[in-house]
Amino acid sequence: MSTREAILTAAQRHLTRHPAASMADLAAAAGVGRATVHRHFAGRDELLGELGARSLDRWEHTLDHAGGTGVGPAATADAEQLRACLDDLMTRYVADSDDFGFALTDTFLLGSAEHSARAQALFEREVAFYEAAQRAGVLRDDVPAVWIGHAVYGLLVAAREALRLGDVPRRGLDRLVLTTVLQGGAA
Amino acid sequence: MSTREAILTAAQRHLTRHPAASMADLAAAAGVGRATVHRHFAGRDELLGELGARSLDRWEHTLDHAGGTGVGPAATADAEQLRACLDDLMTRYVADSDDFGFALTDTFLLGSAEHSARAQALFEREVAFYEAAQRAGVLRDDVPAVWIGHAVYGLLVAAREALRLGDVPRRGLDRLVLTTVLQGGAA
DNA sequence: CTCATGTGAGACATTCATGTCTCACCACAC
DNA sequence: GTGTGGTGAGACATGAATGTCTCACATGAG
Repeated sequence: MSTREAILTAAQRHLTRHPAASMADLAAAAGVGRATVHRHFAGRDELLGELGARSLDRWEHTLDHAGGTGVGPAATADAEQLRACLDDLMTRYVADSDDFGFALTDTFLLGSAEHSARAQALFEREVAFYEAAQRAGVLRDDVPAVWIGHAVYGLLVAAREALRLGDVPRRGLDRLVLTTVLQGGAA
Repeated sequence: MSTREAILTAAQRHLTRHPAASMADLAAAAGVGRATVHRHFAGRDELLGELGARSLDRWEHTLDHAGGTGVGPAATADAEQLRACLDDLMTRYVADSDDFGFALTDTFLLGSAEHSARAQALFEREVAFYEAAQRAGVLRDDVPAVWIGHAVYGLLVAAREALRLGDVPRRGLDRLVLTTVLQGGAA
């Protein structure tokens, strides 16, 4: 693995547990000198920006491939297929949050205009899918689809935190999130 | 209102939208000089610590009074009462997150040993309540109670974000969170 | 061997938030 | 009027993170 990749990978992992890590911290986490980090990334913004872009790439890829056909406003109206797609989507999201969990709440990324614009476009695409699922009777339609989008986001944050604190096992976490998204917590 | 209270109130509100705000930002948000802030709070840590303590006070107060009797491990086994208590708890949490939403994800507070210890104690108390609700058949018992605790936390983060972005109206948000916690998003 | 490349270590300057201090001002009580 | 307390504005110092630069070293290709 190239040094650049090693830095990105280590930073990704380290930022999940230490969101306020300095460049020196990230360099140490990657096992390289601080100057080496600056050779590959002009500054902290560029490093974070690269990680943010990758997290968005992953998100987009997930939306493109979830359920085989991908996710979008022109989704099928077949309830069973939508259900399966939703299932796959959550499984992929949990896996993604394992790698890019820090991006869910990172202050710098949330404040970056470029990142926010892309994130909002992907979010709207996801919400359009939830709307399709509502029309097909897969998701309840007495709440705004955009709220379902936010709720899924919140549950991914919850999953990341539960994992970080060791409160739940990694194995099976995707089923936990999926059933919570669908059925909630009532008996 | 005293200047000190004005600073705290303004900082609370400002931090929800700008988590990385500097002392100068917070002073400007309160409409006072930067020196005045330092007259009342020795440093940023003290200001944030005070806000964090207040958010924990609010949380504790909510646990003490939710459902009239409060929330704890020795809760009643009466299902209907537990349901009502859960309802009240969520309503209060949503109201609280309106004021102390920033505390849910603030990096400084999460890293503060004192704050974390108190937060964990309150969280455990809350989880004990969820366990009681599971035993009474109010909450599903095929998932760990601690996961329900994290899920509630995540949905409060979601509510804060949805509100911040103007995606849902403030009015009725507590019902939205409650029904999502209980029933999830399935039709 | 020789050279090019990438790296580690460290010195150095810069920037920014922070914290401290002084001084003038204003409102208010006396 | 006079004094007092709280404030605003700004100067100043400090520390941490950042960004730049140089030099020595290791590795691998030629």
